[in-house]
Amino acid sequence: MNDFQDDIYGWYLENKRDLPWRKTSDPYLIWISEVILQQTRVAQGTKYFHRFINKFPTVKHLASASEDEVLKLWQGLGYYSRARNLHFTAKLIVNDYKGEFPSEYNEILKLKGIGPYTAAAISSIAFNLPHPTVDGNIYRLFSRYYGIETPIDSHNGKNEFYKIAKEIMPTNNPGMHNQALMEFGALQCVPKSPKCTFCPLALSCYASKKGLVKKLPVKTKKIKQSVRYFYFYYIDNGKFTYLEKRMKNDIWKNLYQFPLKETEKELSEMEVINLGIPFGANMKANIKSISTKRKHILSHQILYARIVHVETEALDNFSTKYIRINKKDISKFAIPRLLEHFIEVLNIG
DNA sequence: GAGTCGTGGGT
DNA sequence: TACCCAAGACT
Repeated sequence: MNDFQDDIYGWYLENKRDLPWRKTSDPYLIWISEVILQQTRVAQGTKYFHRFINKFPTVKHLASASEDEVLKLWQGLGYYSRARNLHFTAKLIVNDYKGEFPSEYNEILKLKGIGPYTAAAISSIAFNLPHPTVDGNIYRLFSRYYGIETPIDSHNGKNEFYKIAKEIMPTNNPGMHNQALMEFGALQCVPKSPKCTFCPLALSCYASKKGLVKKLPVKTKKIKQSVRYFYFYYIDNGKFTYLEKRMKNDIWKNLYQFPLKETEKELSEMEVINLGIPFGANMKANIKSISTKRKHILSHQILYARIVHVETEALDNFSTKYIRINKKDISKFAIPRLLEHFIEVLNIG
């Protein structure tokens, strides 16, 4: 054991957060927590963890649920494929693994929604196996401490960092080791303005010694965002309204939304009025209001959305892809965050 | 294997 | 404001 580990372990014992998934070694609960935390901050994920394990305390509970229920619980957390894969894998574990979570890294890695990071996390934390978790925190920590300029989002970078992580992985208490490194990155060696003046590693850290902290880690790829224009229709039919399920391989897959008209270009208010109700339904409708434009930013898209409030008689020949629901039941459906906002503005339900 | 998948907080 | 990025995985 060397100074690097000793310093971080010491720091960890002093500074680690009291997080709910650190009170258990149940692989099911560790699994849930790790998936929730994929690309998600602890501050955002913690309440979802509590909600989730309260409703689905075991893998059998999760497997017995419907996907709609799981997505509803996941509503607002984003990256909804995580919820769909979690549900899929829960059913697989119940049906093919007798309800018992696999206890070997390579078996865990086969499961849908579990990649190298999550398989290592579950292996080390729940099963005490020496597999290193190489997450964003550890890329940042290693790149600075060892002075590695290889881009962390390159093929070579991934291999290089994983190799180091394996080399410094102890045989005893690998779960604590992994969590200590990640916690250190999350709280101490943070992306911007890391706390180098109070860092136990400052004297041995390459970046700190060379003044390269701000330059590391190196990341090359920059994402490009596309722009989309969404016009949702709140079809106000007395006690009822309509929703549709997003079935395509697109954002928000399998979530629900108000009937949507997407356009290539932004529409003026007059153009929206002239559209009427663009769903081919033979109906008399009265546009009550058109909301202001709402900007909604996703990782790869910028959405500009409005919601059009229309009053109408019952829709007889409306496409069956639209679901007629009681307004007060709208909260039972999993919907994107953007629509939560519109529902609040229009005071629906 | 580059693109894609959400949302929220920080600077 | 605009950008970064967060306990990544899938296609």
